[in-house]
Amino acid sequence: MNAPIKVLLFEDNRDLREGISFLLQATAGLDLRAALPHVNNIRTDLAAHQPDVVLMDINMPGMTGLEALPIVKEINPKIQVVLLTVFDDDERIFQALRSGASGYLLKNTPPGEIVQAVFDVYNGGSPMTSTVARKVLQFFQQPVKPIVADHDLSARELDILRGLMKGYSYKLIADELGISLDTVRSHIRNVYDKLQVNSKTEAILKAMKEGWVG
Amino acid sequence: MNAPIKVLLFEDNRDLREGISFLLQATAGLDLRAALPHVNNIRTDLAAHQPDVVLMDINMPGMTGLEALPIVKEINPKIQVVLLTVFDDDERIFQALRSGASGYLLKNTPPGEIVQAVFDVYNGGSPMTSTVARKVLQFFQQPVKPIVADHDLSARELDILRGLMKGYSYKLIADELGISLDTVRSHIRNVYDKLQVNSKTEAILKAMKEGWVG
DNA sequence: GCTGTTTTAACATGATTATGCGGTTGCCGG
DNA sequence: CCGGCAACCGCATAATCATGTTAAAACAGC
Repeated sequence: MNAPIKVLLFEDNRDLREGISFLLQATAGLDLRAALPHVNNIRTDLAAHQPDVVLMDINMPGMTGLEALPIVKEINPKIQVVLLTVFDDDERIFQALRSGASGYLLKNTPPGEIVQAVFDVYNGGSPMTSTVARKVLQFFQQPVKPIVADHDLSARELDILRGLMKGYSYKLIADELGISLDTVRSHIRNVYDKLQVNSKTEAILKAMKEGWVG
Repeated sequence: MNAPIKVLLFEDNRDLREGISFLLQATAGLDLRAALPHVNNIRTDLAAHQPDVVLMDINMPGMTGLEALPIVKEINPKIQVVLLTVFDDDERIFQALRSGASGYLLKNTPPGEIVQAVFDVYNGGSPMTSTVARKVLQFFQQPVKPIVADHDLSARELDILRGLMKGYSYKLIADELGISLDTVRSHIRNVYDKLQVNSKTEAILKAMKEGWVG
């Protein structure tokens, strides 16, 4: 066995903190350096304990785990961070992953798996709750996402919208589609009605956000 | 308990197939409809068994699991597919995920977790080996690349650009920033010069593509 | 202090866009 | 056969945008 993995735990809930601490301490190969209730002194904590792995709650008094994450990765990108949270909303997850989290566990994860997660991240894995993983995957499988629901846009209207999204002027679109400028106007009008917008830009932004008119 | 989850297993290795089959059959809530050594008749297999979840090896004689995957998702996108494999190269993983796989397990996964994975995917999760998850995450963390280089845009110009990207009119931007309409025009002009564009839309599209002016 | 950049601003003109109010063709389903 | 809808077109007006020219105040660096 190599040197034990140095772990730092941040969790404001006392029971949970002590519970996890107990498990980590009891596990061979792990060296729990500290279990702290907040992350406000993250820089000194890191300097003092030189952890390999940081287990971190997201919601804590003072600085949140999400705020601390970039700091950790900035100080030493090699530190593997696993976030613990009760929230699984897309926003948080992606922010966390973009900021460099290596794992993302929901708090209903069995304690044993939390311990396992420490070994996983240390060994180059990325433990995550399977529902979190699904959200991540859906990012890849984009084609499935769109709300085709309220599109209502006709084929031609989509042509026009695609034109807008390429940054074309009405005139260019008219040329490209071989129709008159006024016809383009006509279609645009209908597109705006259907998308409930009233400018090129809004239409484009809306099309990009929801519909995605590929 | 609801109706059992209908499972279809494709695995050419006889020992492995029978081992997993045994486990699946022994698990309450699962209904293993068939365990087949190849995927060459995938269409009729699906039609015959109407599975909820498909467990599929990648390397099989004849058609591979990767080839079968799009067929499965085309026939019924609701079928959840978990791939089993010994390979964890990026290429395969991403192709699989893009094609709609919901889970990706390496074959060294403990049998119990394979069973668990079936429940996971059925319930909207995406079980994956943590090393696979890591590769997926790295895809997100890549975006460190963008060329912040040639911005050249001043702080104020970025403010204006951000306004455009929210779909605001000049007037709105002027209001929001508490400056005059003409000043906005002024800034916009400079932004266009620097970005080498000559319309709102182009500026927005360009800003989104390269710079990303968050 | 001088030079350069940023930020502010005004005035002006032509181009493009947003909207309103018309139309004419087809094609599809009742 | 008819009503509805997609796709086509035109004319008109107001709003917004793109661009040119010019310039003052604030600030940064040498």
